[in-house]
Amino acid sequence: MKGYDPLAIESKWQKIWEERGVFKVERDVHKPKYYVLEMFPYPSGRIHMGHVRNYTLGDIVARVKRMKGYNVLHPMGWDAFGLPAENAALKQGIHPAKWTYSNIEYMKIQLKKLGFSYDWDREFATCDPEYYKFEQRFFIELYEKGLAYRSKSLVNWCESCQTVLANEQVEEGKCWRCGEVVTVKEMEGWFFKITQYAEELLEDLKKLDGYWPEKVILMQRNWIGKSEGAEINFYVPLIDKQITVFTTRPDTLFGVTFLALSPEHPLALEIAEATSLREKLLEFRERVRRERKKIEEELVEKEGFYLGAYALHPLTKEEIPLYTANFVLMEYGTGAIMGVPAHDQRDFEFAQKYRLPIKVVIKPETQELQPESMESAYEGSGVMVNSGEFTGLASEEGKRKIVEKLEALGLGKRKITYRLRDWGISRQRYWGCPIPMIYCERCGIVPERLENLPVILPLNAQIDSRGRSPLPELKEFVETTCPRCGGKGRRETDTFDTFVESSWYFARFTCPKDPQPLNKEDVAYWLPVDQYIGGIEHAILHLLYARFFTKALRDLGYLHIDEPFKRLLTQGMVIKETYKCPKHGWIYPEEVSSDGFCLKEGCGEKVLVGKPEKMSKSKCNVVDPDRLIEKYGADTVRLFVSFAAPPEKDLEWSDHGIEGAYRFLRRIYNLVAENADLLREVSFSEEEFKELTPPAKKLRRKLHQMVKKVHQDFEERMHFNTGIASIMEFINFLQDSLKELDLRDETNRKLLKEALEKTLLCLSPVCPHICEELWQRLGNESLIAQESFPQWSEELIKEETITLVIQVNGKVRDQIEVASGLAKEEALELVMQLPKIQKYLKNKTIKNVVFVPDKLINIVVD
RNA sequence: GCGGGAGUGGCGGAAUGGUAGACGCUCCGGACUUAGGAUCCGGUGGGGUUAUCCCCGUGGGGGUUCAAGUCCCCCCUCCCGCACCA
Repeated sequence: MKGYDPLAIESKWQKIWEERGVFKVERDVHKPKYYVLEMFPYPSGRIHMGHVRNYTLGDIVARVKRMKGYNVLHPMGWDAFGLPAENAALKQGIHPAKWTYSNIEYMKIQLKKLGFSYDWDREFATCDPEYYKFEQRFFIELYEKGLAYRSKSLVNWCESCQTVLANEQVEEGKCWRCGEVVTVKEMEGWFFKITQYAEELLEDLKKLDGYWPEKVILMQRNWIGKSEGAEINFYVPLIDKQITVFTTRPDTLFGVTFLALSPEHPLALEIAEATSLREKLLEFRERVRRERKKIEEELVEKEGFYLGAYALHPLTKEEIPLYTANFVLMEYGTGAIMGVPAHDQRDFEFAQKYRLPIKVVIKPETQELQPESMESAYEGSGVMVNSGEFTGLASEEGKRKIVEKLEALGLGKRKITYRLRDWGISRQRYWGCPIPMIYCERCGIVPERLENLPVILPLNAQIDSRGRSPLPELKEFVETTCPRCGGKGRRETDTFDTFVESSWYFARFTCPKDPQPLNKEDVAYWLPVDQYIGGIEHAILHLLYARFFTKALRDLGYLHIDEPFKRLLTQGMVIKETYKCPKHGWIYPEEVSSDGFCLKEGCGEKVLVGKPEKMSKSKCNVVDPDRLIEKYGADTVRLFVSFAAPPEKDLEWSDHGIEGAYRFLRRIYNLVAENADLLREVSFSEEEFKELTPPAKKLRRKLHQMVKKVHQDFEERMHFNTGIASIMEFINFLQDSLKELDLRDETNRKLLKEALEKTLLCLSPVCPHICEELWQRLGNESLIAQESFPQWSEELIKEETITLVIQVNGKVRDQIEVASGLAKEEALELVMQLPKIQKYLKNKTIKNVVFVPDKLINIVVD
């Protein structure tokens, strides 16, 4: 008998699955559908452990749902545009397209080796014009609806990537991709009007409640950042114009002692010109821009200057000095604020610095505020004071009343403001989807005609050595005719942010070959995605964009759904401990001696063991999926990544752990292989299990308990680790029982066959190859991949006897085996006779007896 | 600063308010072996006694309850997200 040979088994079954088209799927209105999707990868070159984990989780879900009778859509493709391809081109002299496609080819082989049940017929790469032509079409349609527009604005610029970044793509002042410090620059570019959907994006988060991780919902809610307040107008006599401020605290209107405008505010410039402070303002503006994305350290100190003019308080008509200040953002609200030092900490700090008056208008319930002695602003609620006719009102009520008054006077109105900004999508990059717009001297900005799409990204471009996009230099691309007047036109040379491609790929997977962008019947049947699985790092970026795109495509008539992803699972990272040598920096585990010294170049320094961190090449703590598969096989790798931690938690890599997984599969393999000959011809039915010995009954009970537990954990809770644990537990039990089970007895053989088959069925979503092989060895001609999830019987699960725990005053004192279903009185009677218990009850009076049927009895004494 | 999450053996992790530590790893002991880093069997939270039992134990302190890892309040630590958003 040969031992477990994973590689032979795995390639054998992968081939059979492929030949028989087991995972191909078509729309079938007579079957319930299930769409499970994992975030598709960027083809960076090789699969990493994060992918393995992500796709294993998805594959388990897909296989379980298939076993439950669903028509399962489980596709895979490539998020193929992006900067790394250009960087590789620069470094290795390979064209981005060639680099990308050869990576795809290699990674596809890797995915296939892992035995994922994808319908590969649906595969596509987003850099294919057959994909992005529809994206261009969507863009033009959105443009025509006013949902895409071109505008000049301050943008985040990454010098190293030579491109602008959306707000969501700046993390702690640095580029999300390369970590370069982001600067602020004024540029023209294209935007999607995501803000038009701000309220809906916020409101619909409620629909995801309970289905998405709370954390993600919360992050999105914060990102959208709704705040309710008012816009209030202050008249500026000098220029005969109003300045509008946004505030969430209209109740503090009587506490205003200054107004502050963003240095970017157009009226700031206008006033400065009128007061001969133009130069000073421009200089200040420049400096603030430079300091805007502060680098690491704490906030830049508040700073500003008096603009030499005043505004009139809308209600008191007092003169309020006008300042410009670095902490007022042009992008939020109206770009101007009313300064209420007594009740806003920022205003307080600014007022202190420039010796502006502090006027208390809200009195807290418990204390008296004295402007001279205040050390910080009081930002809470309270009773209004010094506020004219509003004095004495509760601040909450005052908010309403003041806004009503301003509205009546035409000096203000209620206003809701969002932190979310429009999505800037222009990238000054080559390897992306061309933006299908044309600049005509006569007609201005004109979209390309739909029938001329796609605007194909020219592949004959020479990659610029300075890292700039070659597109603007490419005459045959740039020079074109205006689709409207036929005159000379210039093509837009910016390309889309690559997040645009991933904003609708899930929809295209339902009809990847359709001549229409989205086939009505296919999207109606398949969407939304029932289960989406990916990393938490996309909590905002990708998931927000995709939600927006879904709504926008709905409003264009392409989709019928409001939300793209019904359920979301965000899996944790794969982490591993790191090793650092004082001399050599990060080193590989192989470079550390068994007693912890650096072996590199005979170095001998003591190696520092770092805590587990996300796997990365630079920290030398990666493990290569290819090598693991080669050594243990895909099933072992899949088993380990789904067993070692629950999906949403970080998974700590363990060399010993994967050995354990391998050991378990070997045990199962040997167990079945040893008995296969004996069991091949055995058949069984429920009828034949009517009369069983107590140990046989117990075995079946454990089996059915296990099946139920696996079902709950795999299908409902998605806690694969505990489901697998219960399979292991059952196998342990089965092997123990086998010592006593005489297999010359036919019933026992039937029993064993049932146990093994059901176990294999349960394990098959996790380790499909070995289960397929052993299923066959047990004499089955069907594919386990096409079998149903095993049934269990609640009747069989019931225990005949249970362990009754006996407590005295809440402490466990004894336990006895009793028949299940025992009544309280009977139990008490039994328990009272136990010497151990009598010991504790001696000279005590029983005050209470708590009885939990089939669980415990607690005797309370004084 | 604001918001969120988490603290359970040597480790990863289990536990609808009902025997804390399932399952796996590590480690220890034993068996089989020329050998084992293979396989199998047994043990493995701490302390005390070992025939048996007993005490302590889920970051710390209170509380609710017959009963708390689980619910409530306060505190500590760590992780994550946002960060002048008016």
